[in-house]
Formats: sequence, C-alpha cells, structure tokens
Amino acid sequence: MLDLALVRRDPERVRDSASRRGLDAGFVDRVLELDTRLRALRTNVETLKAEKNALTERIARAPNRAAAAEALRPELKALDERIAAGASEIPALAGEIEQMLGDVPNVLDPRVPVGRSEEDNVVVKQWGTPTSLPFTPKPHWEIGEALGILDFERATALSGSRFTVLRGEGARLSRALINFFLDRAAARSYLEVAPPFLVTRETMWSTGQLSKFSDAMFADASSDLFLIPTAEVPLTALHRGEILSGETLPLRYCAYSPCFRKEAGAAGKDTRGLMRLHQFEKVELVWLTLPERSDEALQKLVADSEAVLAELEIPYRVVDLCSADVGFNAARTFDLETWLPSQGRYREISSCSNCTDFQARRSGIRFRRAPTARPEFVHTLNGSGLPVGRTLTAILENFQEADGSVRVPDALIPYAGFSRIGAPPASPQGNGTT
RNA sequence: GGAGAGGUGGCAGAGUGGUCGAAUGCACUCGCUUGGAAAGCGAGCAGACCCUUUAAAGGUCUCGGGAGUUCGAAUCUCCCCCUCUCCGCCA
Repeated sequence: MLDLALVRRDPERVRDSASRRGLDAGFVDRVLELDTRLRALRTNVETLKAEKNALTERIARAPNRAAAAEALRPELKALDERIAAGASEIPALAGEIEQMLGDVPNVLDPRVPVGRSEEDNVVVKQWGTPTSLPFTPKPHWEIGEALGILDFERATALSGSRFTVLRGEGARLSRALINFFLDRAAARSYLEVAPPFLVTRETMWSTGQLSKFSDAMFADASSDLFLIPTAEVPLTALHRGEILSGETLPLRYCAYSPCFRKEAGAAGKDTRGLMRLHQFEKVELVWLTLPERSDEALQKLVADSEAVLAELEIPYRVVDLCSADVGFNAARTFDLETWLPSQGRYREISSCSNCTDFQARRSGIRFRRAPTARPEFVHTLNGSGLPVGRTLTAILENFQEADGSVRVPDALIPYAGFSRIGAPPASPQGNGTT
C-alpha cells in the first residue's frame, strides 16, 4: 500500500511511477481530493467530540451528577446530532481512499528502465555460455517422459491440466533439490522456517497478493483460507503487526513450500511441461531490512539466488525488469533466467524484488532504531532460491545427452544419491530404476 | 465437535459505570550516585490519526474484533474471533 502521506507530499512522483507502469494516474487527484474532504470532516467531528467530552466531564465532576446530566441533556443531544451528521460520510470516504490506495502498485525505483513489455527488460549479467549440444535438444517433457520420471498423462487424469507426477529419480531429484536449496540458504544465514501453506484473507492481503488485479489464488471459501502462491506470503507476514528492534535487522528467512496458482491469465502459455503448473514447489528467500539497506540487500539477494544456479552449472543471465514488468508489490525486480536449449532462449527461473515499505505498510511490520525512537516501516524483499520444477527443467534440458540420459550436476549428486538418470544401455550395471 | 475458563500497555498483573490511556512490578531510556558496576534515588516510557515549519502544547480514537445500552463503557448486553483446560475424534 502506498503511503497516503507520500501522495500528499509528492504527487508528481506517484503519477510518474503509475504512468511508467502504463497505468492511468488519475487516481492521484481523486485521492487527494477525497483526502482533503475527509480531513476537513474529521477535524470538524473531532472538535464537536471534544466539546461533548468536556460536557461529559463536567457531569462527572458535578456534585449532583444526575442533576447535571439532566441540565446538559439538550446541549448534549444537539451535539450528538451534529456529530452523527458529520460522521456519517466518514466511513464511505475513508473506505474509498483505502480501496483506491490499496489497488495502486508500489512506486517504482527511479532506476527501473522504462518499457512496455518484457521485451524491454535489460540484461545486466550473463553467466556461463548457452549450452550447445551436438544433437537436436529435446524439450524437458520429452526427456522426462522417455526416462519415466515425468508423467503428465496420469497427472491430467488425477487433477486435470497443469499438473505433473514425478516418479523414481524425478521424485528423488525433486526432493534432493529442496534439500540442496535449503542447505545453501542456511549457509548464507537464512533462518529456515516451515510455515503454514494455508493463510487467512488478511494475511494474503497484507502481502499484496489480494488486490483487485489478482484472481490467481486457490481458496477454500468455507473457511476463507487461501493456498499460498509462494512462501513469500507467510514469510513476509511472519512479523505482521510487530514492532521489531532495529538491531535485529536484517531478518533473513527461507522456507520450502508448495505453491498454488490458478494461472488464469496464462491460457495457451507453456501448456506443456513443468514451466507453468497449478502446483509447484519452491524454496523462497525473504529479507526484512532497514529502509536504507534494502537496495544493498537486493543485490545480495540476487547474488544468493545466482550462487545456487552457478553451483548447479546452469547457464543463466540476470535481467533488470522494465517498468511494465515489475510486479504490484515491487519497486525494483531482477529476474534470473536460465538457458533452455530446446527453446533456444532464456526463461525466467527466479524473481528477486525489493518491495520497499509497500508490504510492510500493509502488514504493519515496523522497527525502532533506538528504544525510544518512533516506529518506522521495514523494507521487505523476496526472491526464489529456487523453484524445483523450473530448476529440474533446466537440468533436464542442459544436461541431456545424445543417448537420452541426463547427467546430474556434481553439486547435486550427494543429495540425489545418483549421478545420472537413465544410464546408457551399454552399461550393464545401470538398471534404470536405481 | 461438546463443556468450562479467559483475552488489559514489551512482559507480568490491578481495575466491574464517571476526572482511567489505565495502579503496581519487571524490562527499557535519560540523569543523579560510584574509581567502575550493582543497588538506591529522580524523571520518562503504547500506538494511529489530526493540527503544527520542527519541537512543544493540544484534539480524536484504540483495553481481542464488531454492534448496542448510557450524558459517560476496560467495566453492562449481543454477535464474532482467538487462547487455555477437560472430553470426543484423529495423522
């Protein structure tokens, strides 16, 4: 949520950010107008209330309270009427402002490149060279199905489209990746958390997942609980409503979780394979920082995410998302994209965002610089470190060999317990089922 | 799911209609004291919003949430949420 004070203080900045995102900035004037009216109303009502409170106190101090109450009754009644009249409009006005403000995305960092689509994202770094294979690379779903480790057909029978079943080494590799990711995060001083995968509407709202633009969530209507679309939600909201002491910052959390997304707006996109499913698994990284440290934290977060990919020897690049592509909560986002040989291009695997005080304001996560200082909002950041399915995709595609087998990256072998999926037929030891 | 108890400031814990945003203790901040510390002493110490150049002063609201009774509600009434104990069920 935007700071209303910011809209008042620097409307131009808010307008500019909205139009860079390709949104109509008309809400700024509307909010300012409503706000002016609201404050005038409130001041008026509060003055009347102060008058009433003074009279009430006079009754309390009177030697004969009943008589005093009786004497002041007409005056009090008149005040009550004026208060009620003035107050009647307040909830609607406040609600309208709240709603408008709640639907406005975060103010972009001035450094975010201006653009109209993901085409305008700026590549800031490339690691490794795109894998070139001496044969025609197969897409990961073909590799996985041929190896018997991915089963889309049975998944569809169980749950419909956009699900998969992992089998054998596929399932084990998935489990290995989760442990690998968590261990690497822990080594970089993230505290591992095992959060709930279902959260309340308030929690979902507090991290900015429930705006009017979002219908991406699976939910249980009878209990009003939502399946998390990412562990960012419970991790960021972990300290909701708290006032932290400044010296505990930064707080760094990581969590494994399944993620559930309707992918309603993605019809026709990535309909095959693991890239876009209704359910996937991920290890998420979250920071709560001092405001002046969040920029630096974003760099570290990206580096933490990168380190895992590099250790897995997967060629990737880092892109600075342009104004049209930065999400609702974020002021600035860097995506990591891995090379997919079958598509001959880089595809998103991780998104690392600085949400500044946007989520913190919605969630009421504050801190004090000193024990007697005023509370301020923290800055929150989140990034994938990493998703299992897309990492598996990158491994299958980049490490595929001509015989259809797939090498396991060295770093993962201790976790997986095997070094290759689908041993070459020439090797008599390999029985393919491990 | 059933029965009972309870939700008050960072924590503990008073407060059952009036000058209570709330005693007291602990914690915390500042000062005094001390060679230094502890103890002791003094002062301060919830949040949001409004007003305000800053500060100060002031105003409104908040004692789980919402609605109500009353001139006046932490205190009374109703609804909801949550926690704890016992029973039932269960991985």
